[in-house]
Amino acid sequence: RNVLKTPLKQAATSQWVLTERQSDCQPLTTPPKPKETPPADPWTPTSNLKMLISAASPEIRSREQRKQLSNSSSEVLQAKHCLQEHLLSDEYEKSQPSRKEKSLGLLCHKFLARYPDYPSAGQKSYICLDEVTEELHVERRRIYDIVNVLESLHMVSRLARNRYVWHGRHNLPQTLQALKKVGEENKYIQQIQMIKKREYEHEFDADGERNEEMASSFGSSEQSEMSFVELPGVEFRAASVNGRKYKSLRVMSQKFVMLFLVSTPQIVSLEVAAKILIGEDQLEDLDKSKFKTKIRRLYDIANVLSSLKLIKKVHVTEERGRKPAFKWTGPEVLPNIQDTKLEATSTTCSPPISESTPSKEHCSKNLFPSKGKQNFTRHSSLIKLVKSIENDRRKIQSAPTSPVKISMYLLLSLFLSHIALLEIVFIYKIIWGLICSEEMPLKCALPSPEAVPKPEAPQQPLGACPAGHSSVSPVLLPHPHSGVSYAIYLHPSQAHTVTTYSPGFMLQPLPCANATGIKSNNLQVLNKISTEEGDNQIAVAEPTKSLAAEERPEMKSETPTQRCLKRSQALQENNLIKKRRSDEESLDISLTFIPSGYLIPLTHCTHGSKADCSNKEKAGMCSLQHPAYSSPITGVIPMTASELKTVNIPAFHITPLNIMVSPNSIAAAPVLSNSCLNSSNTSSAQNPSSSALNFMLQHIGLIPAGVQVPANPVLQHVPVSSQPENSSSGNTNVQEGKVSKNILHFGHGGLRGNTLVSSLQPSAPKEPQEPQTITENFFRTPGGPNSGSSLSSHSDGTERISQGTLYIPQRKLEVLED
DNA sequence: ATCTCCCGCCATATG
DNA sequence: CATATGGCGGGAGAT
Repeated sequence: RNVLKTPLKQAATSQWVLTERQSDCQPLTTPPKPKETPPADPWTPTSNLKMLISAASPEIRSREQRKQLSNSSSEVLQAKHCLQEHLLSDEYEKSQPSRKEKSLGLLCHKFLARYPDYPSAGQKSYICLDEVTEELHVERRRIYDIVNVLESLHMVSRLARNRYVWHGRHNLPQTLQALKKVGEENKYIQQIQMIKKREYEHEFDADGERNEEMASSFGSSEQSEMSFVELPGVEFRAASVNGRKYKSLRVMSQKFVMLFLVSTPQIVSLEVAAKILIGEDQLEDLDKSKFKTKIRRLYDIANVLSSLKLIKKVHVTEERGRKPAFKWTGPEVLPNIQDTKLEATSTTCSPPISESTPSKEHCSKNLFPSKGKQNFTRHSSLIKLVKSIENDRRKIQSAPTSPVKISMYLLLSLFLSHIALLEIVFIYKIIWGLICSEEMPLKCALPSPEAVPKPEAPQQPLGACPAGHSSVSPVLLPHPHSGVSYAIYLHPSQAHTVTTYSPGFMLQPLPCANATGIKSNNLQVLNKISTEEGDNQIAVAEPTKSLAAEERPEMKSETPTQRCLKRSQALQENNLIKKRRSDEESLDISLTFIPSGYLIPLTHCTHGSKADCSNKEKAGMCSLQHPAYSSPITGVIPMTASELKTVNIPAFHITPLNIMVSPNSIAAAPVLSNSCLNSSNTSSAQNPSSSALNFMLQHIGLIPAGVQVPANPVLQHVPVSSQPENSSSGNTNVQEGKVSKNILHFGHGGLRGNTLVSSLQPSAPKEPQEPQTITENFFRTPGGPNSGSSLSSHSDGTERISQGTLYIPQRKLEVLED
C-alpha cells in the first residue's frame, strides 16, 4: 500500500536509495520517510522556490541570493545552492522528495508559476486539473486544496468538471474589499477581542467551564450559513459548485482573510482564527479534535495564501509562549477604490470583448449575464434608504397640510442633502440607469457616470449591453462604508420613485461649509451631472408619479443572514425592518435584497422568490455600523493626511464618509447644531420620520447603532454616546444593559483602543520599511494607516512586533517573523 | 514536545 | 453509475 501511494517518490528518487523498509508499514500510517536528509542535499523547498523565482526574474534572484547570504537562518542552504549548480533542471524535479518539498505551499508556487498574475483579456487561460496534476506530479486532492483557496479569492473560477478559468490577481482588489466589508459586518474584531479577553481572564482557570458570556457574545448562535462572498462576474459558473454546502475550505479561506483585513495590526494567530471560525458555525464545545482539524485546514489555507504573498508566518509571543500566527502582507485594502479600480481596469477592459475582463464596468454589466428580468440585486443600504424615503414620503403625503410633517420632510431633505451625498450619487445613478434602460437602452453600453470624467476610459461597445437589461438598469452602487461597489438592478418603477423624490434634496444647496470642500465638489459634480442629463432626467422626475407609486409594487426585502453579535441591536433593527416588511410582504417583488450586501449571482435567487437565498427569520441588520465616525456636519473634522490620501477617487466619489471623526469630536460638536438644521423648526413630537432619520444617521455612521436621534434634533442634542464604538464592529447598543456590561469588561480603556483612535494617534509608530526583497514588499503599502504596531529588526533577521496594546492593554505581545 | 501539515480514505456531489 | 470533489483526521516530518 505504501508503495503504491508514493510512486512519484520512487520514480524521482534516483540517488537516494529508497531502501527504506516500507514493507512492514501498516496501511493506515503515513509512510515512514527515508530518514535523514543529508546536509549535502542540494534540494530544499526553499531553493526550489527560489528557482522558480529566479526563472522569472534575474534581479529578484540576485536579491534572493543576497538575502540568503545575509540570512543567518539560511545556513546550509548555501552549500546546497552550490551543489544544485550542477544539477539539471530535470533532476530538480526528481530530487529528494522531502516532506517539505511536497508542501502545499511549494506546490502552489508551481501552480501559480503556470499562469500570469495578470492575464490580459485576450489570454484567457483555462485550467485543466488533469493536466495540472500530471505536470506537477501531484495527487488531485492537493490541487483541490489550492484551487479552492484561489477560488475564494476569485483568482480562478470553476467552469465545469476538471475545468477552471484563471483570472489571476485582477479580482484581488475587489475581492479583498468585499471581504473586508463582510468581515466588518461580521464583527470579527469584536470576536477576536472577546476571545483574547477570555483567554486572558481564564488563562489560569482550570479551563473547562464554558462561559455563557462567550455564547452571548457570539450572539445569535444561529448558523452562519457558510456564505461565500462572491464578486460580480466571478460567481460560480456552471451553477455547480454552488451547492451550498461544501464550500467549507473556500469559505474558511475567505473568513481567514477577513480576519486579517479587519485586524489592526494585521496579524492573526491560528488559534484565534480557528476559534472564531469554529465559533461561527456552532458555538459549541471547543471540541479539541475539531479545533485541531480547523488548525490543519488553516495551515493548508495559510500555505496557499503565503504562496500568494498575501500573508507570511510570524510568531506571536506572549507570557504563555509563542503561538503561530500570520501577518498580512498583501495589499492594503482601501476604503474606496472602486473608481480608481474601474479606471485602472478599464484599460485592460478596452478590448471590444470585455467578456473576460472582470472590471467593475464589466461586472456591472454582466453581473447577471444570462437572463435579466427578475434578476435584481441591490445593496441593502440602498434598499433601506429608499424604504425610509418612501415611508416618510408616504406619511408626509398622507397629511400634506401638516406643517410638522412638511417641515420634517424638509428636515429630512436637508439631512439627506447634507449627509447622504453618496446616496445621492446612487440616486443619480439610478436615474441614469433608468434613462439608460427606458430612454436609451443602448446607453448602458456607454461608460457609466463614474467614468464620464475619465475621458480615457474606453467606451464599451454597444453590444456589451445584454438584451435582458432593457427593463432593468444596472447601477453601480458604492457602499459608503467599504467602498465596495455593488451592482444593483432596478425596475423603472423603483427608479421612478427614488428619482421623483430626489429633487427635494438632490439640488439642495449646502450652506454648511464643512470639511475640505469635498462636499462642494460633490455638489458640483452632481449638478453638473444633473445638468448634463437634465433633459433626460425630466422624463423621470415626475412628482405625480411618485404619488401614484403608492400602490406600485414595492420591493421586497430579504432579511439578512448575517448574525448579529448583539441581539439587542438586532432587536431594534428588527422592529424597523419588520414594520416595513409587514406592509410590503404581499407585494410584487421587483428587487432582491441580498443580505449583508453580498453580491450573489442571481442564479441563486431565481424567479423572484429570492426567499431561498436566505432565511427570512433573521431580520437583524448588522451592517449599519462603521468603524469610524464620519460627519460632514460637524464643523471640526480632525483628519489626518493619511486618511485624505486614501481618498484618491474622482471628486464626486469622495464622500463625506471618508472623513474620520473621533467619537469625541462628534459628541463635542452637536451634530444637529448645524446651521442647516437650525433653519427648520419642527415640533418635538415624535415624528414618524425620526426612525428613518435615525436609520440614516446610523447607516451613514454618524451615530452608533443603538442611538436614537429625536425627531426634533434642534431641541435636543443628539444623545450620541461618548462611548466609543468598539472598533469597526461598533455595534454597541448603549441601550442594552447586557451589552454594555460586556463592553465594560474590556476595562482599562481597552475599548477606546479602537481602530479609529489608533489610526488617529499621531504617535502611532509607522512600520519601518524592512530590508526585504522586493517581492516581499511588493504589495505592502508604505506606512499604511493600519499599522499600529511597532517593530524592530533583530540581528537574527526576525522582526519583533509589539502589539496587542490596543486590544489588550495589559498584554504584551511580540511577533517574530520567521 | 510542539508545530506543521501531508496523505489518502471515503462521504458527497456531479454529470 | 462512474467520476470528480473535498471533508477530515491520523500520524509522521520539522523544529
